[in-house]
Amino acid sequence: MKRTHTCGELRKKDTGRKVTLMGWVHRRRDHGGLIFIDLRDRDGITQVVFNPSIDSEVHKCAHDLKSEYVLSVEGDVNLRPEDTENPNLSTGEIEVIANRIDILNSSIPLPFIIEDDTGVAENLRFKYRFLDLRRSNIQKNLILRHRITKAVRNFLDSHGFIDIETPFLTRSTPEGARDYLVPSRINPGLFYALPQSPQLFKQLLMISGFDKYYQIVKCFRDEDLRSDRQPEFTQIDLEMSFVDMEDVMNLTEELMANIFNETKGMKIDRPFPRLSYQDALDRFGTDKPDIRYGLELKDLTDLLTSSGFKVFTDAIGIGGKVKGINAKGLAVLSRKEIDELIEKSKSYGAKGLAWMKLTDKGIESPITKFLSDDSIKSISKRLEAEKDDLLLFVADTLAVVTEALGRLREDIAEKLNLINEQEYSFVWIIDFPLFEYNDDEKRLEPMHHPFTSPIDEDIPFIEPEPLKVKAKAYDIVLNGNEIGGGSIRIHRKDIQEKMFRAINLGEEEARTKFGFLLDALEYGAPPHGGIAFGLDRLVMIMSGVDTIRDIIAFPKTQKATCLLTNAPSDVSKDQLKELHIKLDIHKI
RNA sequence: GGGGUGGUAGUUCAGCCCGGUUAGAACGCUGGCCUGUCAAGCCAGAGGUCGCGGGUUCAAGUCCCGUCCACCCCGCCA
Repeated sequence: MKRTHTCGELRKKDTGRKVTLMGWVHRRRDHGGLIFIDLRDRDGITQVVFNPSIDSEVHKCAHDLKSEYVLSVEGDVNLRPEDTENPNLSTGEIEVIANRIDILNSSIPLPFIIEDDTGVAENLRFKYRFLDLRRSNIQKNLILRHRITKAVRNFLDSHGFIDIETPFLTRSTPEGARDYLVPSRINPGLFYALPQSPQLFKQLLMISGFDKYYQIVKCFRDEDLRSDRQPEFTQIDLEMSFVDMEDVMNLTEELMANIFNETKGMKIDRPFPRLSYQDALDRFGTDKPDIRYGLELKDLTDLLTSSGFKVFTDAIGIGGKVKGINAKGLAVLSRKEIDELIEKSKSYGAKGLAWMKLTDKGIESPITKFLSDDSIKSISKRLEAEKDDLLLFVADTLAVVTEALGRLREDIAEKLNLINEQEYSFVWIIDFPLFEYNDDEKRLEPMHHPFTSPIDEDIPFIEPEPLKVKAKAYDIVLNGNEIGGGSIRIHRKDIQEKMFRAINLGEEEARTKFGFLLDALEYGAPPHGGIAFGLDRLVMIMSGVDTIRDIIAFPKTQKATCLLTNAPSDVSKDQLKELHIKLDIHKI
C-alpha cells in the first residue's frame, strides 16, 4: 500500500501508467452509471472515474463514498475524452480509471465545506482548524511561510550567520510590553517571563564573539490583539559585530531581495528609498507610510495665518497647523460621501474636515467665502489642484492634523483605487529621536529600546538636551506595514549609564534589571547592531491576506483564546498549590 | 478600559425599522432517478434553544435592559 503519485502530479505524459493515489474525497459526482471523484491531497486534485462496465464491485463501493473519506485508489491514467478536459486543474488533461479502491477512513458530515473562498465565520473555522487547514489557500500560505523561512536560513547561513537558541524562560524586563509570566515551582514566589524578544541575549552573544547571530524565534507580548498582532509571534532576529547602520541596512536589503527572488521569482529594486522619521510624518502623516501612491500632506499654515476662517486661524493661533491633501479626481463625490469622510476624520481625532471641490462650474466649498481669491489660488497651487480635484483640510495641533490626514490619505487611496496589490514597496525610516516624552507619566522614554546608540555627534547632548538626540535606529516598512526595526547598540558602559540616567532609571534599578549586561559591557564588548523582522507580517503581506491569523496554523482569537484547544484553561488545585499560587479573582 | 459591526436550520443569509398565519431561501445532509461530470442535473425528504437571561405586551426572532461570544478600531504594543 504505497502511493505512486500525489494528486497534483499526473499529466498527459503519464497516460497509460498504472498508479496508486491516496487522498481525501473532495467532491463526488454520481451519474448513476459513471461516478466521478475529485481526490485531493495538499498537492492538488485528480479526477478518479468509476465505471460499472470496468469493475462493478469497485463502482458499487464508490457509490457509498462521502465527502472527506480517505481513499487509496489504484487505476490507469487515461487521457480525458475530447471536450471533457478541465483547464482549472493542473491535472485536468487526464483522469484515473479506478480498478481498485480501499477506504482508509470515513468521515462524519462536515460543519462546513472545504473550499477556497469560504464564507464561513472565523470562530467556526478556528474550532475546526484541522478542517480549515485542509483548504488549499490556507495551505498555500503556510507553504509560502515555509519557503520564506527556508530562504532566510539559506541566505543567512551563506553569509556566515550562526543560528543560536536563546531561553524562553528568562527574567522580566522593566520597559516595553506586558510580560507573560511563568511561576517557578522550585523558587516559590518567583517568576520567569517569556521573552518579548531575544534582545539582551543576542547582545551578549556579540560580546561572546559569535560575530553574526540569527534566530527565527517566537516572542511573547501580553498586549491586546489586532488583525496583525498575536500574543505569540515570530521574529527573524539577527545581530552583527563590527558594523554600522549601512552594513545592517545593506544586508537587510539583500535578504529581502533574496526572499522575493527565491519564493516569488520577483526582482526587488535596490537600494530601498529612505525617509527621515520627521519627513515621514510631515509628508505621509505616519511613521509607516505606504509609498505605493502619492497623496502627500502639504503644510498650508503659512498661507492661512491671516485668512478670515476662524477654524483655521484659531488653530494656528494656539500653535497648531493647517494641512491639506489633494484627492485627485474626487470632486465627483456627493455631499453624502463627503459627509462620510468628515465623520471618518472625526473618528481619527480631528474636530472637522474642510473641503473644496474644483468643478467645471468653478470652486464649490463651504469655506471659500472666508478666504481671499489670493489664498485660494496659493492653496490650489501648493496642492497642485486641477479641475475635478477634491481638496481636504484639517486644522488642529500638529499631532492631530498628522494623524487624521495620514489616515484619511489611506482611505482616499483605497477609494481612488491607487493601491497596486502586486507591488511591493519598501522604505527605510531613519533619523529617529533617541527619546520621546511620555505625557501621561511625565518622563522621558527610549523611543526604540534603552540599548539603542545615539549618533556619535549627539552623545554630548544626551543629558542636557535629550529630545534633540538622534538614534542609530532604522525601521523597515513594506506597503505601509512596519515589518522590522533595529539599531546599532550601545557597546560602552559609560554611554549606557548616561542613557539610563536620562530615562531616570536609577543606578540600583539598572543594576538589578540589567546588571549582567552592564557587567558584560566592561569585558571588551565589540561595537554591534542588528535588526528583527516580524515574520508573520511579512508572510501576511506576501500572501496577500489581511490578517496574520491566515498565515499562522493555530492562531488565537482577539481575547487571546484558542477555540480549538480551549486555552487558556482552569488548572487543578494541586497544580496551583505546587506553584504556591492562590487565586484572587474579583468578580463584578 | 472605550467605540463600532455581527450572532436566526449543519453553513451562508433574508425576516427585525412597522410585534400578529405553520420562521423562509440557497448550499450542505438523507433517499430515489440518472454513463462525461467537474459548484453535475432532476425529484422527494429531514433539519430551528431565532446566542443567553430578564422586562414590556393579549402576543416578542421583531421593542427595551443586561450579558456572553466573534470580528474591526482606539487606548496598549520599548
